[in-house]
Parts: sequence; C-alpha cells; structure tokens
Amino acid sequence: MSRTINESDDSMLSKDPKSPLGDEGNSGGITNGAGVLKKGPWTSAEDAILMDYVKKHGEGNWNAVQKHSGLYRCGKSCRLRWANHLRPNLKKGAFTPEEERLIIELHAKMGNKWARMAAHLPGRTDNEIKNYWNTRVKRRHRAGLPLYPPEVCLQALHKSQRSQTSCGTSGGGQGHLDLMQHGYEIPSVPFDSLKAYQGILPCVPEFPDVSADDMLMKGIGSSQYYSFMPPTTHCQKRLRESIDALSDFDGSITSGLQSLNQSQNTCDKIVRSFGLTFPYDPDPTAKNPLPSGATQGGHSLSNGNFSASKPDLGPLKSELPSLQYPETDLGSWGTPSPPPLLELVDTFIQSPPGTGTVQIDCVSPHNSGLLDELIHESKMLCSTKIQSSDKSSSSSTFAPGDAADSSTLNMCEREWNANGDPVSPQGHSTALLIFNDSTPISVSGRPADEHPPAETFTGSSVKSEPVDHFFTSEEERKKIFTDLNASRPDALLASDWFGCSTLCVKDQVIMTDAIAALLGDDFSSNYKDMVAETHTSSQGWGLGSCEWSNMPAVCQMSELP
DNA sequence: AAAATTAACAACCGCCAGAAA
DNA sequence: CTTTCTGGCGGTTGTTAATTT
Repeated sequence: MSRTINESDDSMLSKDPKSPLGDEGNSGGITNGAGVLKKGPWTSAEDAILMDYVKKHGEGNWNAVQKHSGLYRCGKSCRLRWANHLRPNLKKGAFTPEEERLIIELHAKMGNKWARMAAHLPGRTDNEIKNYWNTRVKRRHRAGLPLYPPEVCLQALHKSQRSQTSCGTSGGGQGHLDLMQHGYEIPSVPFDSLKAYQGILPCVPEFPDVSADDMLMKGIGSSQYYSFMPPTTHCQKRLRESIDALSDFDGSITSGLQSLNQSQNTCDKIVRSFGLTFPYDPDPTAKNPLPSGATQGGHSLSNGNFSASKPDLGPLKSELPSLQYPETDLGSWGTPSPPPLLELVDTFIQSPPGTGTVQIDCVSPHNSGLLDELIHESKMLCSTKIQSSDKSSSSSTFAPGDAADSSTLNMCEREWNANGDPVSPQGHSTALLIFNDSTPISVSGRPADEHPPAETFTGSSVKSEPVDHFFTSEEERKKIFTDLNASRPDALLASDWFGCSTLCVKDQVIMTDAIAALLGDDFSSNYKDMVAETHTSSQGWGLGSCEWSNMPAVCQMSELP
C-alpha cells in the first residue's frame, strides 16, 4: 500500500536538516546527539533523500546516512526502508499464485526463515513474505484450514525421506540438495514421519499436513492470536543452551541426555531447553503445582480455540502467562500420537535415572512472574527428585496404578467428563503420553524396537507396520532426531511439543499401549468407547483446525527399572 | 450509513553474529 | 582478547484500507 506516504510530502523534499523532514509527523523519536531521529512512516521526501544517498554512496554504512544526508533517521531505519521499499527491482503488489505456492513450500522446509525465503523470491522482501505468512496463518486458522496444503506435505515428506536416505548413505555429508544449497534445515521430520502414515496407516486416512513449523506457526504467527505458544526464537534460545550442553550429541541421545543427569545445572538446562518443568512431587495428591487459577486459565488456554469453544474461559487468556498448561486439560487435547512418535520422543528425551516423573510444560518465553516461579519450583523439585531417586532408583517404576499418576488421571478424567464433549472437533479426545525412562522400553515394558500394537486401542485400524516402513531402525530414528536437533532446534521443540502433546488425526484416534498402561483398563475402555464415538460422529477435523497451541503438556517421564 | 472486523502493510524493536577497532 | 560497531533477522505492533455486519 502506498497509503502511508502522503504525496504532498513531496513538497517537503529537502536536505535541510531543519526542514520538516526532521520532525514532520514525528511520533516520538530518539536522540542521537545530532537531534531527534524521526520514527514512523517515511515520507516521499525522505525516500528521495535516501535514494539519493544510496545512489551516491552505495548501500551500507547506514549510520552515515544521517550524517551525510541530514536525514533524521537511524541507520537501521534507513536500511530497512531501502531494503523493503526503495531498492531497485523490488516487486510490488500482491503475491502471484506461484509465489504463494513457493512461499508455502519454502516455509514448510525452512520455517520462519524469511530472509532465506526471500532469496527464493526475486523482488520480494523478507518483510513482505513474513507479513503474507502471518496473515495467512491468521486467515487459515480462522477458517479452520490446515496451514499447508496436502501436496506440500507430501512433497516435504518425500524430500524428507530422500534427505534421510541421503544422510544415511553419505554419512550426512551430502544431504538433500536443497537442504545443502539453500540451507534448508531439517524438515519437520517427526511430522513428516507421521505424514508417512497417511499412505500407510489406515488409521491415518488424511493426515493433515502439519510440521514443526506448522505447530510453531500456530503459536507464533501472531502473538495476538497465539500468545501461548512459545515463539520459535525464544525456544531456540533455550534449546541452544541445551544443544551446547549436548555437544556430544552424536546420535547417542541416551548418553547425551543421561549426562544431563549429572547435576542440577543440567537439569536446569533441560528445564529451560525443552520448556519442561519438573514438578516432581513426592506427594501425588498435590501433584499439580499450578495454582488453581493457572490451571484453570491454562485450561482455557489449552482449550484456547480461538473460535472460543469455551468462551466462559476465554477472558483468562489475556490474564495469564502463556503456556501454563494444566495437567487436567483433557477436553482439548488431541488424540494420542502413534507409537513411533511416542518412541521417537522417548528416544530423544531420555529421562535420566532419577529424573522421575516429569511434567513437560511449555514455557513461554515471556515468562511472567508466575511462570518463573513455577520453573524455579520445578528446578527445586527436580533437584530434590534427583537426590531422592538416587536412593530408590531401582524400585522406581511407573505403573498404571501409580498413585501419583492416577491422581493425574483422575483429574484428567474429571476434567474430561466435565468437558462433556470430549470428541468435539476442537475438544478432541485426550491421552497422556508417557515418556518412559529407558528409551528402548515402552511404558508397557515392550522393547522399543518392538512396536506396540496400537490397534489394541483403536480396535481396528491401527497397525504397526508403518512404523517399520518408515523407520527402518532405531538408529535411523535416532539419526533423524540427531539431525533434527542439531540444525533445527525449533523443530526439536516442536517434536517435544508433539511428543508431549497428542495428535489429532482425522476421523481416527491412535492410542498407544503406553497410554493404555497408564490409563489402565477402565479408562482405556472408556477411551475406546469414546474413540468409537468419535468415529461415528467425526466431523472431519484435522490438524489444521486443531489447536496446537492447546497442546497440553501432561507428559510424564517415568522411570522404569 | 455506521460500526466492527479483517487483511494488508509498514515500521520498529530486540537480539545476534561478524567485523573492525 | 575484549569491546564496539554494523548489518541482518525475526517478532511484534500500529495504521489504514477493505469488507462485513
């Protein structure tokens, strides 16, 4: 739009520092010694000055612009103005369908790497792309549509698979061409892997396209709308720390993470990097460390359908720190993820001995005091747990009947019942994901390479073969995570989210035996009934309309002998 | 026709990394 | 080696036009 430029400003074209350039429309500025630097919309007069300057001096040295041209703008602002509006060969106007398609594809591959994406779109700026995408996110979200069209997902999947293959055969030296050339980082592997089920698993008839980015974008597309999803960068910051700590993260996830068990510091790192809290509570009856208000609010958040499926709780959204997910928010949880994903996360998140029960929460980067408090408390509890579990690690087990967990379950069940409509398109069925301690072993005690028969719960449609089809080996899965984590912390985060969340699958629900083990027979039975109900009353919802930002984080890392 | 909502855009801010001093 | 400067990037906010109610 050209609305911001008042064409009458042309009359003000002047290089006189005392001209209206210096203060016209000044909506507050900063001083830099030479005067007040103007902020706000650029006038065409300022544009002319800047263009003239660049013509004479070339790009760069933006801080000198003011000195040489008398333009009362900071160098940063000048650079931005030049890059986004004045530089030649800029393509203006709406994105063409082709460009839109490209953006979608690129975003599927790169995530919020606007500058890189812009490099693929001649004449377009990162800002343009970013704005377009954010708008798209809002629009799609509002419409309840998936962010990525299915073809993009499939494409990403194929690339992902090729990339994995390539990495596997070349030792990672030569990844997918795109990955290497364009700095494509790890595609959203875990999600892509799920997408793979689309064509394999009957239980995933139309796995909606979603990726780590998707999830993230759901959360970061706009703080206005997704304020309770951790923005990528902040998560990356947290993750970076852990990645640093895991410099030996060479695929041996277990060893890498187990090393984290060495100290409170590492525990802290885990907490921060994974956005986890470790509210281990020796007293299961007081398991939920969140204040009731937070819980409730978190519920509203996690239920936080922007379409306000629970309007009564809506107002809490703005009052609460982001991402305080209650353990009890069942009604809004998605459906359980398929076993491989669970195991993937299991593989990655090796709860060190003594970590004990871990509640994974998603910590907002914009921690409020409350959240900080919770984190602090979690750290303390974590520390406590490490100490205590050292004494009793051999006997520390997680069982369906475990009091602590059952308390959670009870809460969940109550919540579930309270929600009344557990299978509504946006209040999907729920499950707890249990991250067991020893990776190769699922909660049910089954070795990881022996994929659990998820059909146990769906009773009909879940098969285990796809697991083997997609992940040929444990090494491969580890490899994926290694690659993922090494180059795409946000994807890791997403995987973390994924792992600690539940997966919404159109028309179908997958439940792992791990979950079953946790829930116990009665609950599982109820769950199955509910699933059946879901099937019959399905409205064809998918991830696209699923509230990722809702993802509760009731992930329990339990110890296993 | 007015108000409300949504979309599109522009610009700023904070953070970070690399280069230069 | 440390500090400072600069440019770049991504997230966020604010404004306005367009559309809907």
